[in-house]
Amino acid sequence: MFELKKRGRQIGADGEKSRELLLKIAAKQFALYGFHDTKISAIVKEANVTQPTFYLYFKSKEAIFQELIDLFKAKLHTQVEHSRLTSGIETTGLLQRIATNISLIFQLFQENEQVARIGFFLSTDAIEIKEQMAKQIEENLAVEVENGYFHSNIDLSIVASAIVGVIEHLTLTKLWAGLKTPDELSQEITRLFLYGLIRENE
Amino acid sequence: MFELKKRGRQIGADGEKSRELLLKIAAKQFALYGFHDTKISAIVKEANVTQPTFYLYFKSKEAIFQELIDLFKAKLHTQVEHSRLTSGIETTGLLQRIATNISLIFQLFQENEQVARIGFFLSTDAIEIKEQMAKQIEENLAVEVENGYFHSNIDLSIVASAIVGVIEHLTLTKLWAGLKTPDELSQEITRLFLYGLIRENE
Amino acid sequence: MFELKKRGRQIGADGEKSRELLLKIAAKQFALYGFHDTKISAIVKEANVTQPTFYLYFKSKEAIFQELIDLFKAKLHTQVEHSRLTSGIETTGLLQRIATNISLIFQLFQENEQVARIGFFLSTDAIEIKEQMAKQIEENLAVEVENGYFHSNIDLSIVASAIVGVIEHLTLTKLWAGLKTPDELSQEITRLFLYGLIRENE
Amino acid sequence: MFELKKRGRQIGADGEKSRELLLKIAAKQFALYGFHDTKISAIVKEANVTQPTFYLYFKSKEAIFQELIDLFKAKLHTQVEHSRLTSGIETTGLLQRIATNISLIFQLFQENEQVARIGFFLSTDAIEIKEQMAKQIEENLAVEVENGYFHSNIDLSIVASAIVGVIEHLTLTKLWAGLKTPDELSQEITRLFLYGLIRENE
DNA sequence: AATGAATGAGGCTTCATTCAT
DNA sequence: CATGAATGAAGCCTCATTCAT
Repeated sequence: MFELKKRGRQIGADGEKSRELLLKIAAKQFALYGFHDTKISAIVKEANVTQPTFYLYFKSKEAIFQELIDLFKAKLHTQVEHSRLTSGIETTGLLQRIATNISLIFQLFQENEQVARIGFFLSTDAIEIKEQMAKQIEENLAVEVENGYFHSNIDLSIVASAIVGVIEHLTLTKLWAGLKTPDELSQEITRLFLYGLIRENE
Repeated sequence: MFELKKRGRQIGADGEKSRELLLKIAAKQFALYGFHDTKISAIVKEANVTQPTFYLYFKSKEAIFQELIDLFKAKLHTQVEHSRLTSGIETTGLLQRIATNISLIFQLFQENEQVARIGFFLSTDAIEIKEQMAKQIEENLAVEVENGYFHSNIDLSIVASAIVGVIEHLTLTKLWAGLKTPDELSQEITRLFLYGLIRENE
Repeated sequence: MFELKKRGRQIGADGEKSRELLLKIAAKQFALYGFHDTKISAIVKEANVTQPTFYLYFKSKEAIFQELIDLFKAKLHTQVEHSRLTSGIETTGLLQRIATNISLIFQLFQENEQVARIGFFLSTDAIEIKEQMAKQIEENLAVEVENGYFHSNIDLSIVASAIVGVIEHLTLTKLWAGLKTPDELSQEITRLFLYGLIRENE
Repeated sequence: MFELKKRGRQIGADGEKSRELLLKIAAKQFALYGFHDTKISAIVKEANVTQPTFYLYFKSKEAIFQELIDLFKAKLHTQVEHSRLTSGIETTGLLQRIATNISLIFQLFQENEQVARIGFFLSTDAIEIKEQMAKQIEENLAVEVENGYFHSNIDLSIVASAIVGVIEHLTLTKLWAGLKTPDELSQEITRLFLYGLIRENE
C-alpha cells in the first residue's frame, strides 16, 4: 500500500520480484527439460502469472535463455578472475595450487547447478565457453612449462582440452550425482594429471 | 544378433533404398540441427519423397531418432568387443596397447561422425551410453592395477569417467574439427594419463 | 451438483461466451455430420475464431464431444429424477401418470435435439445411457406390478427395453420429423402399451 | 494348376475367393468399429493381401460398405417376401401368425448379425430401410384393422414405427447379447402389443 | 491376379507471441 | 503491473487411393 514506485514507468519492486521468480523457474525448467521441452506456458504457470507478464520482462524465449547463459558466463568469469589473483600468491605447492583452482570451478558448478547446466551443457555458446576455458587453462599450463615444472614436448592445447573434458564429465557424473565433493574430485584429477597412472613414478 | 525389424509391409530392394536414404539424411540433419530443429518435412524434401513415404518406413520422428541411436550403440558395442579381444594379445607394450584401443574409439567417432553425434551427444541415452563405456574402461584399468602396472590408491571410477570426458571433448574439439588424427590424440592422451605432466618423471 | 471444470487458464465473461459459442456450433455440427465428419476447422470457421482458440477451451475433439454427451446425460438425469418425484403424487390416473412421464422425455428430446442426437444416437455411451434408462423404467414398472395394475407374467426387462426402443425410434421418425408432438406420441404409445391393439378389450 | 479361367480377363476362382474374403472381413470390421474406424489397411492385412488388391475388387471404401448394405437389404427383402406368402396361409391364430413373422425377422438379424449391424444401425440408408419396414408393417396392421381384429382409433403409423423401434432395440440389447432367442422375444412382444400391460384384460 | 512403392489431401494439435484493456 | 483473449505459423501424422510392374 505504501510501496515506493522508484523508477517511474519502469519495473518496480513487485515487477522485480516477478522477474526474478520467472528467471528462477525458467532456470529450473530449462535445466530439467532442455530448451525445446521447456514451455513458456509451464514457466508462467509455476510462477502464477500470465503469459503476457512473461513478455513484460523478457523479449522472447530465446532471450530469457540467453540471459541465463550470460548469468552463467558472468559467474564463470568472476571465478576465473578470482583464480588469477589467488594464483599469484604462491604460498602453497604446485599440486595444491592447481587443485585449489580446479576445486573452485567444481564449487562454482555445484553452487550454480541449474545455470551451469544451461550454459555449459545446453547452450550453443557452450562450445565457445569451453574453448575460452581451455584457452585460459592452456595459458596457465604454459607458465608451468616455462617454469620448468612440466614437460615441454606435450601439446598443451590437447591437455587443456582434456582437462575441460574431465571437468565437464565429472561434474555431470560425480559432482551433480552427489557422489563426490569438489575437493575430492580436484585432488584426484590433479594428481592424475600431474603424475599419471604408472606406478614406477612413486 | 541383429533382429530384423518386423514391419507390416513387405519391403523390397527399392524400398530398402528409400529407407536407407531417409535414414542417412535424417542422420545428417539430426546431427546438424538436433532433434527438435530437424523437421520431417525437411528430411523428406531432401530425399525427394513425400511425407507419407517417411511413415512407410518409420513409425515416428522419435522412432527414426532412436534407430540412429541404436545404430551407434551397436557400432560402439562391436568396437568395444573387438577391443577386449585384442587386449588379450599383448604383443606390444602397455602404452601402445592402450593407445591403440583409444585410437580405435576415435576412429569409430571419425568414421561415424553423424551417428556418433546423435548417440553420444544429442540423445537422452547418451548418459547411459557413456556410463557403460566408463564401466568397461574401469574394468580394463582394474586389470592393470592387478597386474601391478598402475597405482592402487586411485579411484578408478573417477579415472574412467575422466577418460570418457577426455575422449568426448577431444572428439568434439580436435577430431571433428579436423585438427588432430585419432592416432595423434590417442598417443597424446595415453602418455598424459600414464605419466602425467610433471617433468621429474623423465 | 455441477462441478466446475478446472482449467489452467482463468476464463472471464468473454471467454465463456466464446466457449459457449463453440459448444453450440459443435453440437450442431456433430448432430448433423457425426463425429468424424465434423471438423474442428469447420467449427471454428463458423464461430469466426481460429483453431488455437478452440484448444483454449477444449482439450481435444474427443473432449468437446464427450462434454456434449455429459451435458445430455445431465439433462436426462435431471428429467428422470423429476419423474420420480412427480410419480409419487398420484393425483391422476395410471394412464395419465405414465403418459405425462413419457411426454416429458419426448419434450426433453424436442428441446435438446442436437445434444440428444449426440448422446442418444451418436455416442459410444449411447448404449449405456439407454440401458440406464431401461433400468429405471423397469423399476417403475415393477412398482405397478406390485400394485397389481400390471400382469405379473411378463418379462419386465423386455418391456422396459421395448419402451426405450419405441421412444428412441419415434423420436427420430415422428418427433424430430415434426410429425407429432410429445403429447400425441406419449398418449398414443401409453394406450398401446397399456391396452394393446386387440379390440375385444374395449 | 488346372484351374479354369472361365471369364477371360474377369475375376476367376482365386479372385472370387479374395473378393469374398475381403467382403467377409470388411463386414466384420465395419460391424465392430464402424465406418470411419475401419481402415482399408486393416482389412487387407487381415485378408493377407495388399491394398491395390482391394481396389481390384471394390471401387472404394464407400463402395464395399454400400455393397454390404445392399446385401443386407436383399436378405431383408427376401425375408419380407417370404413373410407375405406364409401370411396368406392362415392356419394359425392371429397372435401366432404375427409372432411368427416377428420371429423370422429376429432370426434374420441373428443369422446375419454383422451385415445387419451395418445396414440397420450404421448406414445412412438405415433410416430409409426402417421406414420401408415400418410401411410394410403398417400395411399388415391395416389389414387386421379392416378384419376388425384391431382398434380403429389408433394411429397405425405410430404403432408401426413403435414396432420397428422395439425390434431394433431388442435386437441390440437382448438378441445380440445372447440373452433371448428370436422366439422368446417375438412371443413376448407380440403379446405385449396385442393385449397390453393392464391386468384387467385377462 | 497381385504387389511394392508412393502420394494428395487434409486433419488435429502445439507453441511462442501479441492485442486490447 | 497485469490480465483475458486470441492468433500466425507450423509440425506430426493418417488414410484412401493410385502407379508401374
